[in-house]
Amino acid sequence: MTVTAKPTGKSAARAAERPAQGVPARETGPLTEAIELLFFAYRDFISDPDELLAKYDFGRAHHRVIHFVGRHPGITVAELLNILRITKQSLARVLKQLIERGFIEQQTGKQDRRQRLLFLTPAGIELEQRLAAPQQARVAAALASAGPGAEAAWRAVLLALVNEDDRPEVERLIAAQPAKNN
Amino acid sequence: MTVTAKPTGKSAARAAERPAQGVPARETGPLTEAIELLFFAYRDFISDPDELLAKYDFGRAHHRVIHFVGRHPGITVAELLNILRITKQSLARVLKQLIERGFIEQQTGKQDRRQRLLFLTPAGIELEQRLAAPQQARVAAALASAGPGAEAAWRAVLLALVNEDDRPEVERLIAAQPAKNN
DNA sequence: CATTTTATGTCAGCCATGTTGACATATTTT
DNA sequence: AAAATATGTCAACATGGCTGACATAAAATG
Repeated sequence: MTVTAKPTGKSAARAAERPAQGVPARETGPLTEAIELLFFAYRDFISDPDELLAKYDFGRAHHRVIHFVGRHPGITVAELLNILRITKQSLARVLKQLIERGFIEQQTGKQDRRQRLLFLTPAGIELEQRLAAPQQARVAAALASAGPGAEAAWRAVLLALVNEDDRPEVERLIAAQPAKNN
Repeated sequence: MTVTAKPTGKSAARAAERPAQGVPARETGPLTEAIELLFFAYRDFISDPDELLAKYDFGRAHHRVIHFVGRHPGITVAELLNILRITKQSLARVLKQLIERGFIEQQTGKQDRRQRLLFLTPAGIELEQRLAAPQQARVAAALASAGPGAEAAWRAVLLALVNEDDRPEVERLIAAQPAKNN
């Protein structure tokens, strides 16, 4: 299965505080368990920044934009769309808000003046770091608890989960490089 | 960052077929890379069933319900809410459609007649398997390519990513057990 | 230099799936 | 008999996807 949107609050109408117990799982093999673990891990992993985002009246879409602009200063709109795999209308909505509220700024490209290169402002950098901190802590703790070698295996599996066609690009995207100047 | 909703189609308004290239990544440490890998892996992982779901006019929410009802035949509504962490109103919407269209059926609980135990119909079972197949294949291939021991590390890290409070319950949920009879 | 293509922005509207609050019913528990 | 529980449902709203259409500026091309 799949993960979707954003629980805004602590949910009064939510299931009454751990009914728990319950129905045994049908035997469907270890792959199913590995898949469900991914669901549960992701569910909790993405819950970290939500509280902070809510204070800014931002959502997860804003988080993703802040993250990738922070990671790739000077990224173009087209590149960001390619990473996020959403339409430009969807991106435009959150990007506009982030610009209006001073977390992201645009610069006209020097070589290609049609491009609007995106950068975090100082406020944007601060927010990015505040959003990233709990997720980094969570991943660091998980990798540490899983012992040495876990990180390499983790990365290998995750990369192999990516569509084969996209793997070279993903590797390029996540690889850190010395800053360039626009 | 975080993953959210569902691209319905192949998106004409989407980024023009791999603009690629682009801005180098800022150096932010290996944790950031591990986090981004999770984003990209999840992005592609959840894309598998979407095409099939679209043929039924279903979305990811339906997928999640079908999956967990299939995995826990006779699960109660309250238990399902606790797994999904959504409100009962949100669940009610998709559940109603799945019942109307004959993929899920309800049975009044025998011990507690207030409960509506949920089961997949034969059509539901078939759909569940068709949805699961590509994801299982993807995970199987990824684990295989990452070599022996990768699965253990993978599971350890994922479980450690789950909120500590929820870990016992997640372990219980994913553990297969022989069927019980209602 | 005229034309076409590209990068971006934007308007208008739709849909899926979250949310809240309130309330109704049947059933079990106390 | 009363209270608590499991479920269902109504009404309204927000977020963030989507489509289609169109506008502008700049670059690339013939």
